Amino acid sequence: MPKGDALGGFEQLVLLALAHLGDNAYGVSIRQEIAARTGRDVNIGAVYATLDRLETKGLTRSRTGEPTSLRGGRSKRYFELTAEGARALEESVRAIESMIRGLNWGELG
Amino acid sequence: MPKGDALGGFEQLVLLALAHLGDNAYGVSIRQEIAARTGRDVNIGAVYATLDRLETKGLTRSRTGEPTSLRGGRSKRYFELTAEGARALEESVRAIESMIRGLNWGELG
DNA sequence: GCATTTCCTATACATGGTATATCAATACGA
DNA sequence: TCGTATTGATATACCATGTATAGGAAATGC
Repeated sequence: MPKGDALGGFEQLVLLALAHLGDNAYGVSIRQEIAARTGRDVNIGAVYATLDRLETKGLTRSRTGEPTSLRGGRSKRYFELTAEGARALEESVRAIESMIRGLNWGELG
Repeated sequence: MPKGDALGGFEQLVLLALAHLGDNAYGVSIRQEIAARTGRDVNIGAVYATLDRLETKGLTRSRTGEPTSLRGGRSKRYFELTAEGARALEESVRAIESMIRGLNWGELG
């Protein structure tokens, strides 16, 4: 494991989606949230793989919900941030924001 | 190559550093810029490896400068964004900002 | 029951991120 | 003038992250 174990880009996106979704965060809704906000066509497998890794690191936890009475309403696996996950996310957002701050888009290309 | 070839997290940081440094972007200054803004202790090898990959993708270009008259003033390799790189950076910043927008830090952990 | 829908799991591979070690070119001082 | 310190770049290898593919599980509706 790296020293200052920083988050990868996609891990950050997933954690941000969790923060937005609150108690309604499961695989499919997470995927939708990211796609809707970034316009990026996210692969569902990538989401679950990342969620597993985040849980292994202790940044998220998950529980199995009740089945709903919708057609195909299989029981969902809900995800949420741990305290450590919230802290890691805040730090990571602060880092990227301080990189963006003061940028002059005019004189780039 | 992926469909919507998105930037990795560190690639994004390096491009942002380039944008800030303008015509004074070379390995060491890029490393310093990232470290100063994020507090993250960046490895110099990681910077060069990432710069190479960005250049391969056509997002940056580089030229070799003149040696300076400082002690150890070896000639530097200067990096800059291409037009495509600037565009990719803008898009990537827009994506992360729209993920951050409207976040309620109070109710996380 | 069998198709259909929603959601999750498994697995394999490609790419990105990081560390270590080493090399190159310059200036300085004994 | 020769070693040594200093600044900067390169090579390489390894592990973590990102992505795609394929398939399995649990519910509904006819």
